[in-house]
Amino acid sequence: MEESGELHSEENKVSGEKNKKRRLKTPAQVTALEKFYNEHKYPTEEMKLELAGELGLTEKQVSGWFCHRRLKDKRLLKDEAYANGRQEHSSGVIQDRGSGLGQDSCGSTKHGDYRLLDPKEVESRGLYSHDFSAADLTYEHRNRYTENVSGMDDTSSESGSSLQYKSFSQGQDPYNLEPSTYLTPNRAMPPLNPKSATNMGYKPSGYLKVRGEIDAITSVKKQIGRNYREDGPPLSVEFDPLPPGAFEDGTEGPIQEPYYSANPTIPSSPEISPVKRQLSLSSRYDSYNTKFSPQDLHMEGAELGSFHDYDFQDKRSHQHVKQRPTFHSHANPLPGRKSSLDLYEDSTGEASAHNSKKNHRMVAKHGTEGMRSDSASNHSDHYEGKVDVKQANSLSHGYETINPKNTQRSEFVKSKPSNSKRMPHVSVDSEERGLSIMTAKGPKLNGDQKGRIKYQDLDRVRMLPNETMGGEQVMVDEPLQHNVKQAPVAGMQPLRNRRSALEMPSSFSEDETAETSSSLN
DNA sequence: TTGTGTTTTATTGCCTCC
DNA sequence: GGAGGCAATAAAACACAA
Repeated sequence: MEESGELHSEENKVSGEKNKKRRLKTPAQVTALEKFYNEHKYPTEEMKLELAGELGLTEKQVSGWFCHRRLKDKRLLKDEAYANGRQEHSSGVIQDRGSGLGQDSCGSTKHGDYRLLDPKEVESRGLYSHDFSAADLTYEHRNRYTENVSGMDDTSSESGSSLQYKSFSQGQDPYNLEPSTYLTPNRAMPPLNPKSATNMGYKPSGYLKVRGEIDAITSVKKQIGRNYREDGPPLSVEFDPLPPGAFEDGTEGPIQEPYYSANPTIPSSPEISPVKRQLSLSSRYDSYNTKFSPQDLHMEGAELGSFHDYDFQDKRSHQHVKQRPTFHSHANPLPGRKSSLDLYEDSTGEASAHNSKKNHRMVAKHGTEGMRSDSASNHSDHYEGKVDVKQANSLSHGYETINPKNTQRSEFVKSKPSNSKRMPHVSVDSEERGLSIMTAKGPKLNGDQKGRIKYQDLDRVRMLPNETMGGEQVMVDEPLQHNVKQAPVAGMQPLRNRRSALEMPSSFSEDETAETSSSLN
């Protein structure tokens, strides 16, 4: 099925562009495009041409792909924002502050939601990750942080994206992540959007500002956990220091607070199904990745370079909208031309580790291999051994260029036993994640320093004891279990897969679920 | 195997900016 | 007016359930 599609693509690529029939891009092409897209959402014509040449596509195709990709992002953001909006509207104070944001004066009328900003502006200023709502943060994690920091590029944007999305949704909830990032040693909330405040010298205004406030409020709310009371004093943006015992709940930390499970990024209603869509998408390319044809593998090695070295984002973040990055400083947009396997490693590795229905299916295809958790070679498991050499090369490369920090993390990941009942899978995930980080970040270490600063912040966050890979899984599961005990959701099994968790009854939001639990307590 | 739903790709038209 | 981008639309490819 996929093979035929890929062959079809290959054939068409060879035979030229005359064929009007739409043809799917090969996983390698998609991956490369995604990679590039993560770096540059608005590539210049030169970039497009170069990329097109590298991928054997036309500049028109590349342009169109980027266009559609942006639309897709936008759509996803919209969905997520909508889902998040539901969350916000479901809880008192947040609702008060959140309501009416949509009518915020900033932004054009032509676009909705995040279109309030010029996306190019947003991109260039790096606002995505710092000033957007949780949904946006999630989005950012999926698209930039995910692939640039953790190196988990996706096979497709969605595959990695969705997977990342899932990871963050439940395991590393951006809400949980960000506050942790910002927590001072005293566990008091540092100034809002510290990174954005210091990073680009940018201060959000209007809609973004309020959204950032909501983020902060929600973060505090989350940290307060059950101590948070809707009937309490409203949380202000200029947070007062938290009471000394705010985080000293004798029994549970904030992470395990019911509120945690109220992940605003998780669509609370089945009809809001970006996740589902992404699941589908991801699995789509999971399948691709598990069934690479020799042609594809050859192609990716021969034609595709890793974009890891592709160092534009720094310039991008500095450049004004109209000052788009060019290739001038990079003769080759695909420098290094290292084995592009890392693209697939990243994507596949990440893609292999989740519980989506389709992933289950994929695992089944690979028998027990997909369940192995014993070595870094798990990457190759998903290629059914087709890419051993390249795999090894890529891995070795990753280790050669690895940042000690990453090494440390990787070791930690490998050594830390998973607490999850999905342990086999999780472990694979963790390892692959670490490796993906290595392979993806290693080459970038030579350049692109500035861009990594903010990522390193996130990296550090992920290095926190409570939020490292293993802990992440704990975080994933425990809140669920917690909810099982408390939430009036009958029949909800403790360790439903993520999808199931997402499909919890939507008659009330998870936020409400959490708060109901809290109030019951 | 088939029908249905989702995702991706391609095309076209409109808008904005220079 | 041209270029670039966005949105709408159609159609193909694909996934999945019956």
